[in-house]
Amino acid sequence: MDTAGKRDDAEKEGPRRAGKTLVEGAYETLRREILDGTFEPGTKLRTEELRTRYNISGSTMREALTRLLGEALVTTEGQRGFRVAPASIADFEDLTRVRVLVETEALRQAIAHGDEDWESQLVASFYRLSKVEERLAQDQKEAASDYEGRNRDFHNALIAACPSRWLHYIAGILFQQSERYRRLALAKRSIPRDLHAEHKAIFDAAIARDPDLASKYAAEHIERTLTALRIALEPTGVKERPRKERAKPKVSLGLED
Amino acid sequence: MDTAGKRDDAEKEGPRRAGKTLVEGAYETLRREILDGTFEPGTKLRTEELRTRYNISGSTMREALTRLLGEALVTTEGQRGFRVAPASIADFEDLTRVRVLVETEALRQAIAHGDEDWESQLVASFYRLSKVEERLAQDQKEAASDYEGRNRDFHNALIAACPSRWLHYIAGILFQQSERYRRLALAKRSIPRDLHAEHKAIFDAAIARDPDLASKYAAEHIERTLTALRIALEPTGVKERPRKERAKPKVSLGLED
DNA sequence: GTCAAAAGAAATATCGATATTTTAAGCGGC
DNA sequence: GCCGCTTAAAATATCGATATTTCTTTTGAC
Repeated sequence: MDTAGKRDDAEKEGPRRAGKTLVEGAYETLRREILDGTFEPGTKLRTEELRTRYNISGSTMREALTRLLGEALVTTEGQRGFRVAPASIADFEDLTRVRVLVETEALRQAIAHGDEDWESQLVASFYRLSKVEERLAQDQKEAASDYEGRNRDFHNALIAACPSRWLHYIAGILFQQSERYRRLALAKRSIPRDLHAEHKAIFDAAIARDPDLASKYAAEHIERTLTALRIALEPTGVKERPRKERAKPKVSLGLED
Repeated sequence: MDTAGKRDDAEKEGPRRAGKTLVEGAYETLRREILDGTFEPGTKLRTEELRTRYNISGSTMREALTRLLGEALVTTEGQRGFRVAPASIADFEDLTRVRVLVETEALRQAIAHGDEDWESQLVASFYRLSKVEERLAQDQKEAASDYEGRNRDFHNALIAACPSRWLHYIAGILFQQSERYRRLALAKRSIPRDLHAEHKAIFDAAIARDPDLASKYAAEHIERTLTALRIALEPTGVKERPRKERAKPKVSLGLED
């Protein structure tokens, strides 16, 4: 009966229409849970399990899963269900390279086309990001949950003035993909890193309308996360992952070799 | 009772596993029908209509539609169903630019990494493409249906040696997107065009392992289709599209301004 | 006659149950 | 004791029907 009434954990975002569809709800929740590692890469996603978890029917759950398919967060094969998209260093290396290609291009275009409104939005999102970075530096744990969102907002603000719909579309997918890896890299604290300084460098160059410099800093920023993750996983060496589906060392977090 | 037994219209392709899922079947058929213009851009896609067209149930149809969503071939909004993704010259311009960015990069990497096997596959697909181009030049209508497939194969063969999964993924989506526009541009024959020569130029440069030259020709090739479509739509001028959902002049084929 | 509220029709979103496959378990034979 | 075959169990894919929403049309006041 209360078919649509369990959305009381109303996402703080949701700018407009509260009348979200059940599919959308499950899709968003599951996406977040994949991104934040609740479901590790490679994990089997049984519809039965999920359908009870989100209190929706089988077909509806499937539709939500299929959406994630389009964002490459889950995979599916023939007659054997869905699972969380696998993750590996190799994939992250690839992802990083392509992200640099796409985001630097978008950034260049944004700098070329950006008007005053773009600048002010950028200033605002940089400020918000800085604030949470401060808190993060003081090791306030609750800051971490805010960080990812504001980081995304800042990166979006940077390229917001890029007129290319397709670049935005692609950049969005790639950015989201890297979220899983970013989380790992940051959690590990492998290399000392002044994220605020990195962001500020990009920000300053963008405001100064220097596309080459902004691109350079953006590329370095993106690539540094890859380095960080590489180092974080290095000491442990090439640890073989046990065959069993469950019960894998928490450290690996689903990363394949 | 014969729930799954009406797949006798087995697609002539289907290289492997005949045990295709109903969702996959509907998805593939609908995709083709969107790409070949059976369903024009912007058209409403009523599940009821489609579900009878493909003889499957509502939820199954929805799942197929949701897959197309992930390839940006259909759109959906809140509680008001699906429709074919809109198309416009502006979109094609954008698409073209991004395609150039992505495909030239992929091509460079392919040329850098390609081995002998890559070369031979490329030779083979170029040969097959040439054959159908010959037939096309003689105005053999049935050749047109083969053309698109072989053209795709050739373009894939060109970048096949590119090691980046993500570039392949993105290039695939963009190439597919442009298929709708390509069809229009070719049908119109706006500018005289020697497609074979264009392809040969890219091919020769790739085999000669000249990344700059190959990229240059590839970019020109991609951009030429945009020019062709621009000119094809020019004479008719900025024709306003009638508000009514159906009954639009066949010439526009769903293109928005 | 115009506009808007209200009733009706059409379409969408969702459910709960069933048919099909895939995976796991059990069971002789060699 | 290991392998392949037969059953049983689990999971997936699909259906047909229903509740909700949106879109149309009707109707009734002003």
